[in-house]
Amino acid sequence: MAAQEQYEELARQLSVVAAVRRDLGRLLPHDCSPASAVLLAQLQQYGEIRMSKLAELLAVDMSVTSRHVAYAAERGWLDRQADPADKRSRLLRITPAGEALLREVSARYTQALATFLKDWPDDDIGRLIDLLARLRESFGDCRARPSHQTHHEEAPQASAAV
Amino acid sequence: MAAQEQYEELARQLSVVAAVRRDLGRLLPHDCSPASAVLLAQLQQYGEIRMSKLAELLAVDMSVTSRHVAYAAERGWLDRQADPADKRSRLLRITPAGEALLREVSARYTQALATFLKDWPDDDIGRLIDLLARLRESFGDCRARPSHQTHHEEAPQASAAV
DNA sequence: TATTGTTATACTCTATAACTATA
DNA sequence: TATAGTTATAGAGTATAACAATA
Repeated sequence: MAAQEQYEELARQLSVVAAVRRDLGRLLPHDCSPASAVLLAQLQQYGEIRMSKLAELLAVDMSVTSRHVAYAAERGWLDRQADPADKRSRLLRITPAGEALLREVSARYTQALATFLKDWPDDDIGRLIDLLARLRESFGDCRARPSHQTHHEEAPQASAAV
Repeated sequence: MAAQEQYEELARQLSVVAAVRRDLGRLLPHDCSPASAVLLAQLQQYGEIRMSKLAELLAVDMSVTSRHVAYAAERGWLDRQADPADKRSRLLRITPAGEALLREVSARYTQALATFLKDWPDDDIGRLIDLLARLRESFGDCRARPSHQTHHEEAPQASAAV
C-alpha cells in the first residue's frame, strides 16, 4: 500500500501528461484524427474483431467506437463484414490503405519521439511502456470485473504500429 | 536511441491510458470538473501565480485556462487579484474553500487508486510517477524552447494534493 | 427478453482569432 | 508596437438514451 502522497501525485501526473498526447495528435495527417490512429493500431494488432471487442480495447463506449469506425470505413481504412455466426455483429478488419496510413503515422510519431526523448535510456522507455500497460490493466480489470479473477487477453497478431 | 517498436508502443499506451484519466474524472464531485481539480492542484502546489504561468503548467492555451479559472473563481475556489506590478496581469491563489474541495478530491482519488493498485509495489508507483514527470518535461522543453538549454522550474511551495 | 450495433443529443475540453487594457 | 488576459466560435471526444435488428 503506497502513501497518500504517491496516489495524489500519480493522479496529477496522469492529468498533465495528457498534453503529451495532444502534442502527438498534432503530428497526424489532416483527415486522420487521434481516434482513427488508435483505432487502426488496435485493429492491426488484434486482427479481425467485433465492434464490442474494439470498444473494450479502447475503453470507450460502443456508441463512440461506432462513430469512429464509420469515419474510418468511409475513408477505406477498414472493412466491416457481417459476422456469419451472429448477424447482429460486424467483423472489423484493417485494409491495405489503413495499413499504409498507419505506417505514415508511425513514422511521424517515431520521428517526434526520437527527437524529444533522445536523451532517454532505452530501459526507461521500456519501463514506462510496461508500467502504463499495467496501469491500464489494473483499472480495466476493476472496471469490467469487480472480482479478483485474473484476466488474460488473447495474444496480439502482429507487433503493430501506434 | 530506442527502437522504432518502442516508440510506437509508447504512443499507443499513451492513448489508451487516457481511459484511466476518464475513470478518475468520474469520481469527482458534481460541480468539479477534472479541469478544476487539476487547476486547483497546481495552484496549491505553486502558490500565487499568474494566468500565463498556470497555462504553461497545464500545457493548454491561455484562453482555455482563462475559462476554467473563471469557473473556479465563480465558485469561490480561487482568488484573482490585480498584480500591482503589472496591471494587465492577475495573480491567482487558491482559497480555503478551494483547499477543502481539493482535500475531498484527493480522498476520493486516493481511495480509488488504493483499491485498483492494491497489488502494486510502492516502488513501481514511484517509478511511474517519475517517468511520467520526465516524459512531460521532455516534451514541454521541446515545445517551449527549441534549444538544448536545461530548464529549471521554481520549486513548488507545498507538497500538494492531486 | 437480452444483446449488438447505430443514431440523436448534450456536455466537456481544446485551439484560433478578434478584442481590451495595459506596458 | 507588444503583451496579458478575455470572449466568441468552431471542432474533436465522450456518455446517455432511444432505437433497429437479431439472438
